[in-house]
Amino acid sequence: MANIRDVARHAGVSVSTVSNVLNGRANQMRQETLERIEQAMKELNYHPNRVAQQLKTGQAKMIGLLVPSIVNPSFAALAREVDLAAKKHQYRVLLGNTYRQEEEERAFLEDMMSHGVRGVIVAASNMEKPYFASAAAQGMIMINYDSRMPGGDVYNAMPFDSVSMDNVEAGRQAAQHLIDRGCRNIVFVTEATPTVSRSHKIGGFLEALRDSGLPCEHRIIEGKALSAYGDTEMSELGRALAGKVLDISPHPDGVVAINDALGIGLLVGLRDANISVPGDISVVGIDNIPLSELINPGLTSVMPPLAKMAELMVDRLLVRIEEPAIAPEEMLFVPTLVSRQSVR
Amino acid sequence: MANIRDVARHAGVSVSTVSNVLNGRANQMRQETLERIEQAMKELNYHPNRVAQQLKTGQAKMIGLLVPSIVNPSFAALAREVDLAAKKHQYRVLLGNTYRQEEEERAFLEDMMSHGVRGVIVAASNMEKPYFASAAAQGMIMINYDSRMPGGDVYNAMPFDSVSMDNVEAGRQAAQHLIDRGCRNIVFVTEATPTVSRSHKIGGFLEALRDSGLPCEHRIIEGKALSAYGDTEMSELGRALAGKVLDISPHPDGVVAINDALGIGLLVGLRDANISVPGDISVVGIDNIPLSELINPGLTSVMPPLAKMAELMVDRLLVRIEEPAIAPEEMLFVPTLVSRQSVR
DNA sequence: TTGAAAGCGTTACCAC
DNA sequence: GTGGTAACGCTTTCAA
Repeated sequence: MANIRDVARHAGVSVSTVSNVLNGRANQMRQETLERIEQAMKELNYHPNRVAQQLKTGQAKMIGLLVPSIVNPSFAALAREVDLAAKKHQYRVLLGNTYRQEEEERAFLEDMMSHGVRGVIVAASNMEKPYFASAAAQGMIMINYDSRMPGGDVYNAMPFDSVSMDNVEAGRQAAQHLIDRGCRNIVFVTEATPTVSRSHKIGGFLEALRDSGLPCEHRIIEGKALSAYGDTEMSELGRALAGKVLDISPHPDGVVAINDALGIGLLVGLRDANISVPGDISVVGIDNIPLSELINPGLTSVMPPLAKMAELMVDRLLVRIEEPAIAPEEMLFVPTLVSRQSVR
Repeated sequence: MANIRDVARHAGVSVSTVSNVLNGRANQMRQETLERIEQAMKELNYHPNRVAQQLKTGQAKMIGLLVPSIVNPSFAALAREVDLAAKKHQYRVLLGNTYRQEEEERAFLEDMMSHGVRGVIVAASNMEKPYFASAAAQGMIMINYDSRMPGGDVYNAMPFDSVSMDNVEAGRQAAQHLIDRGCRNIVFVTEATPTVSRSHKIGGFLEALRDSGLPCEHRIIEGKALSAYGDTEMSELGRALAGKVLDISPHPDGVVAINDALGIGLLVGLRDANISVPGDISVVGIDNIPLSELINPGLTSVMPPLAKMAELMVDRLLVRIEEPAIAPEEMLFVPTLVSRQSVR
C-alpha cells in the first residue's frame, strides 16, 4: 500500500504538502500543485493510514458501543442507528457485548482506551461503577443511553451526558391509550430489577391512572427474569407473568408491559390461558421492536425516536471530544405511540 | 496515560527490556528485573498503546464483520458468537452494516485496510464483486459465511475460505422430518433471488422427497421480497406466500421455509386464512432464530451450530493472517433439527 | 541479560 | 506556498 511519501515523490512535492491536502489546508495552495497531488493519490490508489493518523493525533475515527447483548432486538436497532449516525461523520463502530458482566465492561473500556477510541456510548448499564469514573478521568468521553443514571447529587457529580426516551411520558402514553380505548382496570407488568427508567415509566403510568381517577393501588406486577437480560428471558418472564395478571380478580382489561419483549411473552401467556387479546385484555408495550409488528396480534407499542437519539449521541460525543469541558446534560426524547391490534 | 518509556524509567531498565516483557520474551530474564518491571506497570497503571503496536507491526487486534444488517436476528446471533470467539484471542469486532449496498461494502473494506484490520468475516454477500478480489490482493484475509460463493472454477480461483452450514443436509433434514411425521404433499417456500445456499437447500429438500418416492414437480413456491433483506421484509414475504401455498390443490400438508423469518410470516399468513398449524399444515424453518421459540406455535427449525462456526472462522482468520499461503477451503457444518410445535 | 537506535506513516511547527 | 524534521509509542535488530 502506497504511503504519503510515495504520493509526495510521485507528485514531486514534499510530504508536508500532501499532508496539507489531506487535512483540508489546500485553500492557499497553487491549483496546479493540488491537482498534481490529487492525481498522484488516484494513480497510487492512496488511502491514508488511519493507524498512523491515530498515533499522531490521539484520535481514532471510531466510537465504542457498549451493550448488554446485540442479540436483544432493542440494542440491535440501537446499533444500527448508531452505525448510521457514525457513518455521517466517517466514524466506525466498535461493538462490545458485555452480557451484564462487570469484568467485560471494564475490559471493554480499557481496550477502547488502548485502541485510541475517545468516545463510547454506554447502553443500559449502571454508570456508577468505579471504572466508568476512572475511564472518564483518563479522558474517555461517555454518554449514557436509556437513563440508567442515578438521579440527584450523584448524578450531578457524574461527568456523563445522558440520552433517553422520556420514560415518564412513555408510561403515561401507554396508560392513556388504554384509558382512551375504554380500559378501566389497568396494570403494569415489569421485570423486578429497579432502574431509573423503570421507575419513570411506572411514574408516568400511575400519573395517567390518577388523572383519570382510576385506582392506583396494587397496579404493579413484577417478576424476576432468570438470567442476564436476553430477550428470550424477558419474553419467558412475560409468559410467566400472564399467570399473575390472571390471578387478579376481576381480571384486568388493560396491561402495560415495561418493554415489548416482555409484552410479547405476555401475549403468548395469555393465549395459552385462552384469553383473547384484545377481546378480553388489551396490551401495550414500550420499545417498539421490529418483532412487535410481525406477531399476531401486532403489539401496540410506545416508540422512541431512535434515529434522532443515535444522531444526537454521536454528535454530542464528537463535540465533547473536542470540548470536554461542556457541562453534562440529560436529554429526553418524546416517544410516539404506534397503534396495532393488541388494543381494542 | 503512562507509556513504555515511563515504565522503563520507573523500573530502571531500558525500553527494550520492557518491550520484551510485553511480548512474552521474559523467559531468560533475571527474575528480579521482571518483577521490577511488572511492579512498575502496576504502579503506573500501564496499558500498552495498541495503536502504536499496530503501526509498528501492521497488525490490529481487530477483525471486521460485514453483515447486511445487524437488525436481522440471524446476523445479530452471528455477531454475538463472533464477538465471543474473538474475545478468546483478545480481539475486538468492528461491525459493518451494508444494507446490501455495494458502495457500503467497498467503503467498509477500504476502511478496514486503513484501520490496519487484516481479517474480515463476510456474511451473506456475493464475493464475486471485484472489490473483494482487490482487497484480497492488498493482503486482506476474508472468510465467507453462509455459502454465497459461486461454485466451480470461479470458486477455485477465489482466495477465500468459506464456512457454512451444510445446506443440502439442512434442506434434507427439514423435508425428512415432515415425511417422518406423515406429510406426503410437501412444498418449499423461498425468496426468489438465486444463491448457492438456496439451491443447496432446495437440492437437499428434493433429494429427501425423491428418496421417499414423493412427487418432486412444482414443489418450489417463490416470491420476491420487496426491499433489502430486512427480517421484516422476509416475514412479509412469507405472509404473502401463504396465499400461494393455499392456491395449490389439494392443499399441501407440509411446508419447508428457506429461513425462519419467512417461516414465521407463513405462520401468520396461514392463521389469517384460518388454516391450523400444525393441524392442517406443518411448517419447518431453517435458521433457528430466537424468535422461533417465542411465537405460538413454536417454529420447528433446522439449527446451524453457530458458536462452533464462529470459532472456526475466527481461528482460521488468525491462522491465515500469519500464513496467507494456506489453500482456501470450504467448511461445512452439520445442522440439527429443533423440534417445536409447528409440526404435527 | 540488557541497551541503543532505526523506523512504522502521519502531523504540525517552523523555515524559507 | 512549500519543504524539512521532530515527534507519537512501540517493536526489533544488532551490539555490548
